[in-house]
Amino acid sequence: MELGLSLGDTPKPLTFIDKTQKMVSKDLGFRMEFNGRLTSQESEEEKSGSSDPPVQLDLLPFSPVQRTQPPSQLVRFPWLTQNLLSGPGLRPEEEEREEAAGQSSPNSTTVSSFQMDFSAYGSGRSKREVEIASLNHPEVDMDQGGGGSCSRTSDEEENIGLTNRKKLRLSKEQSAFLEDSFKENSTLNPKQKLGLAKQLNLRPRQVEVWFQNRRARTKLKQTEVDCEFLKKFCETLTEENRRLQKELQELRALKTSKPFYMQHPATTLTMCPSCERVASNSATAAAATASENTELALTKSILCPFTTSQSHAQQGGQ
DNA sequence: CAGCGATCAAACCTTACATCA
DNA sequence: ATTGATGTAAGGTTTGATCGC
Repeated sequence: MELGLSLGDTPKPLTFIDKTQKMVSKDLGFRMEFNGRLTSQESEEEKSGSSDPPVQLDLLPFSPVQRTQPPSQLVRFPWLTQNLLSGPGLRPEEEEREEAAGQSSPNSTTVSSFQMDFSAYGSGRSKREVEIASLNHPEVDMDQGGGGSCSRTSDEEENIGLTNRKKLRLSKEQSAFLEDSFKENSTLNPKQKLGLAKQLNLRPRQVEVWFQNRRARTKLKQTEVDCEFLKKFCETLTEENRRLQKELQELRALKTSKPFYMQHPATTLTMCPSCERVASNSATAAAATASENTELALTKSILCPFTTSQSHAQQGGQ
């Protein structure tokens, strides 16, 4: 299945799958992961033999069309509408809490069709996924309730029931939207957080946690990539070191096979015979070594640079 | 108070194997 | 006996959530 996302602009085909092939190492982590999810979902679809057309998702919030025309897919999931509109719902105190926090309850009749769309869109979604999504908001706002699941009373446990304690899994659409947001900005300011939460029909805390986890896991992946790179680099250096050691050994072996005087650089032999000044001219030394004829350089005595200069002549005259 | 790292645990995926028509 | 479909248990992976710093 292919999923398209648009934020109100002209719908365009998904491109991030192609992008994954061009990704740079910085992006390696999450793109790979995301791609993996997609492929696994595709394979799942192959198994089920689904031939659903690509879904182009319009994420423009609260568009008039969506508001006035509930998607037909909702009708196909009676359990979803039931869950959303009259399902388990929040317990009264939770509703109050959420309302006090300035958030409209997703189960209230004021819930936008856009929000419902998010719960149901995506033809590749299984009934189970939809059911899970429908359980999303009825879940207690544990962090805001203070204390988390550990501090829940046994009465509360009973009230919530086993099904409501099921772990939330974000829908593909929600994940994709969060991914896009993350690509733009890996951190959120409170305003962005609230906006995203509203758009995705999630609690701000959920968005916050998602971004936290996303950052942590991206970092982890990046560390793995870096580690792999350093490992390769280390191997290269080791190999280079081995090669140089070998070369050095060969040179040493070559050295010991030659007479003693050949072991010394030619620079020590370039003394001007007339003035007895040592010419530390590297060119002459290089010439001597390069010619590989140190002996010749010795006997003939490479021409001292001073011999050609006037000053040398003067010095010699003195 | 937000962010981070470590961790837990539910959901999900993969694989191997058994059973049956 | 062989084969394809189906079910299932086990182990591994992903990911939402929590806790302490």
